Formats: sequence, C-alpha cells, structure tokens
Amino acid sequence: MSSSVPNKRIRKSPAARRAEIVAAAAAVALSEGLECITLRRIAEELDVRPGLISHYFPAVEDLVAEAFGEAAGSELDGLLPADRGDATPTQHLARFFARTSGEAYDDISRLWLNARHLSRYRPALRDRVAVQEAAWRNRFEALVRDGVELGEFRTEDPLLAAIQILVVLDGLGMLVNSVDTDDDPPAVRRMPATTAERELGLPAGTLTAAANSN
Amino acid sequence: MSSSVPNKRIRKSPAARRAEIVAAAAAVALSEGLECITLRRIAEELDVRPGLISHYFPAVEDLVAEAFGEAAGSELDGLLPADRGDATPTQHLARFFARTSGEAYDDISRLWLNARHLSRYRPALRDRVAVQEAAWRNRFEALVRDGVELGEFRTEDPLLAAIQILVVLDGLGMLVNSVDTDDDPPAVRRMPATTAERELGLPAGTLTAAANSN
DNA sequence: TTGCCTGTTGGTCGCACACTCAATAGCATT
DNA sequence: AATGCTATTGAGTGTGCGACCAACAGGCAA
Repeated sequence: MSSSVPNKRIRKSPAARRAEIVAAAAAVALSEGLECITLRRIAEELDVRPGLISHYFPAVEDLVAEAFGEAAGSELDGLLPADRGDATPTQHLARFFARTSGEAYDDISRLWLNARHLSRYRPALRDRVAVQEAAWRNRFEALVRDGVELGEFRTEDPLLAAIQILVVLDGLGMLVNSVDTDDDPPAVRRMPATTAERELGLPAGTLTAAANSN
Repeated sequence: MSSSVPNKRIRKSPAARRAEIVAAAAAVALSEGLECITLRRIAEELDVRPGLISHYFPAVEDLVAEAFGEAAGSELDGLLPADRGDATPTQHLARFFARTSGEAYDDISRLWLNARHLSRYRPALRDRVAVQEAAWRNRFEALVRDGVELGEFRTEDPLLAAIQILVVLDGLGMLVNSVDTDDDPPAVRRMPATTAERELGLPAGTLTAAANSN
C-alpha cells in the first residue's frame, strides 16, 4: 500500500482539509453507516492521524451531522435537480420515481433510516436531519407548484402533497434492510408513484410508464 | 438502594431467570433503545453480575433479537388483540388508529425504527424483524379479511391492503425522533386512517370519528 | 536561504464494551 | 443435617472508542 513506509506529512489549507474530511465521512456514511464515522476510520481513509480529525472536529458528533448533511444534500441534487432544464414537471417527477425505485436508491434509504434513528441520541444530527427534511420537502413542493402552474398537476396544497408522497417513500425505505425487500407485491413498490398520481390528479400509470425521453 | 451491601445471591430456575432477563431487556429496548441492551445494563437492572447474562446469552446479539421479539410481540397484542371480542372489525380498526395516534405509540415507533436500522448490522435481529413484520401483517390481514366477510370492508386483496396501511404507518413512524413531529398538518397525521378508508372502501372519517364505545 | 506560523503527529488516558472461566454458594434431595 | 448439582459470582482479557496535548515539521513570507 501507499503507507508501508512512514508517510511524509502533507500540509493543506484548513478549508481544503476540512472539506476533504467531510467528503470522506459522507462517503463512509453512505456506504457503511453513520456509526462507522469514527476518528480512526476517517483518518485511515485520508491517510492521516486520528488526532487531525479531532483537531477539525473536536466533537465527533458534529462531523457526523455534517457528513449526513453533505450526503443527503448532494443526493437530493442528483434526484431532484433544482434546475429542471427543459423537462416538464411530469417528466421530472417520473424520472425521480424511476431513480428512487432502483437499487441505487437503497443507500440513500439506509442513510435516512440511519439518521432518523441516530437522531434519537444525537442532537446535532437531529437538527441536521430537520434541515435536510425541509430541503427535500421544499424542493419537492417547488416541483409540484411548478406543475400546478403549468396545468399538469392538480392539487390544493402543493406542500401537503409533497409531504404525503415523501412519507410513503419513507415508509418503503423502512424495509430496506429486510431480508426479502423485493418479494412484496409490485403494488407495494409502486406506492410512492401511485400516491403522487392520486394527490396530483394524474391518470394512473403516468409516472411509472417506461422510460420517458432522456 | 437495595444493593448498598453485598447482595445475597438468589438462585432461580433457568427458565425463570431467562424470562426475567428477556423481560428486562425488552423494557430497556422500548424505553431507551436496542443499543442500550448491554451485559452491564441488564445485569444492573436485575441486580446480578454481568457474567450471568452472558451465561444465558453467550452472544448479546441473540438477547437483543429476543428482546425485540418480546417487545414487538406484546405490543401487537395490545394494539390488535387476536381475539376481537364483540367489537366489529370497523370498531377494532378505529381503536387501532386511535392508539397508534397517541404519544404512547411513540415508543413502539422508535422501537421499529431502531430495529430496522440495527438489522443492517445484526443478522439475528434482522430475522426477528422479519418474523414480527409477518406477524403484524398477518394479524392485520386477518382483521381486514374478517371485515370483508362481514361486508364492512371492500377490497380485492386483504393482505395487500394491510401492507399498504402498515407502510404508511411506518412512514409516519420515521418522523418520531424529529424535533417538531407534531407540527405537520393534521392531514399528514391522519394518513394511515385515510389510507385504510380508501383501501377498504370506507367513507372518509369512519375510522377517525371520535371515541367509539369502549 | 532563513525563520516562523500553524497544520500535523504520536503517544496517552479513561472508559465501556463482549466474552471467558475457575471458584463459590444456594437449595433441593436425601 | 449432610450432600451434590448447578446457578451465580468475581476477576480478568482484549478491543475500540473519544478526547487531550506537547512536540514536530511543511511550506509560505521575508
């Protein structure tokens, strides 16, 4: 490996080092879980000494919260880009459900499940979860509102619709660590899209129809 | 306290001691969380030495799984008794939603959230979660089927309806550790009942109408 | 090239955890 | 009252964690 011989120290600017630490922690959070964010684990990841992590994050809990925020935030951008480009709200939404149905979304489901549980014991994380939850809801609400204005969706309360859809998505996410997550009925796995179609006044199947263009 | 002076040992039958240990662990799981089930914690609870817990559960993970099963199982019996008595399925269901709406249900929500996350790392727990999940689904399905036969409910697939309702309930349960769990719209908190009414062909409000008899 | 600021190290402390096992002492049986 | 089975203890092992801090050295400024 790269460190079989005592490694030369590399000195970086505080901002760069801090960003690097948060990025490494976010990666660990997504792939292994928030409780795997330890001083030793992240230090090893970056090939530095644990003390250095402590230097930037005197309390590990703050790093955990930061890592969650980073991971959840960038996943949101991947799933529901703030800028729709030239896609219609319906296309955008359909793409969202396509992405959240794949196995690639399992890591994000696990992350949220993880964070929501760990929030019980870690106030800093609890606050971050609240922030990200608001961000997801607002991003979703904006999309709904957009669709309503364009006449594609029909609902009296865009935020309420958004929350309801996300709650159902969370409900399915609860099952992500189950032994047999993929042998319950298709109707169950289609629940988030079905909920969206109902709440937004769309014809059934609109959001799960196979691959809309790009 | 009762142990300020070296305590006299009390010798119990293996079955009794084991049951006592599981009960203590289940109580800790419900009130403080599954990760608080440690040899020391449970031993202190029962005023015995940690080694004794190890004797009955050579691997702590098995105690954790057992404790979850015990807690989830008896909560299910409290929420959806297998024997309905003389209540109609509708009354039974309404009572279920009344109970799952109160703060008393928060501990159960936390337990499920906890277990589903911890399942990621603990195979024994994962299996227990699967067993309990099946138990909850089946108990619920039996109630639905019962209601369908009596002409109170209308659905093509009782198990599917049961699963869908439980998924929504889980989705709300995800929020149990949030800062402001009770300031989202009433429509959100009524989601499980609303889902049930829709899936079972009941008039809106049937299941949330104030206090049915007993 | 030199000097200094500060990012980084290495070592250490105290704590909590699961797990092991020989020795002890309840208590049912006789 | 004596005996023997076995439930229970006490003591110890090793691991991993967060936190702390004096000493070191990279690399920019002079």
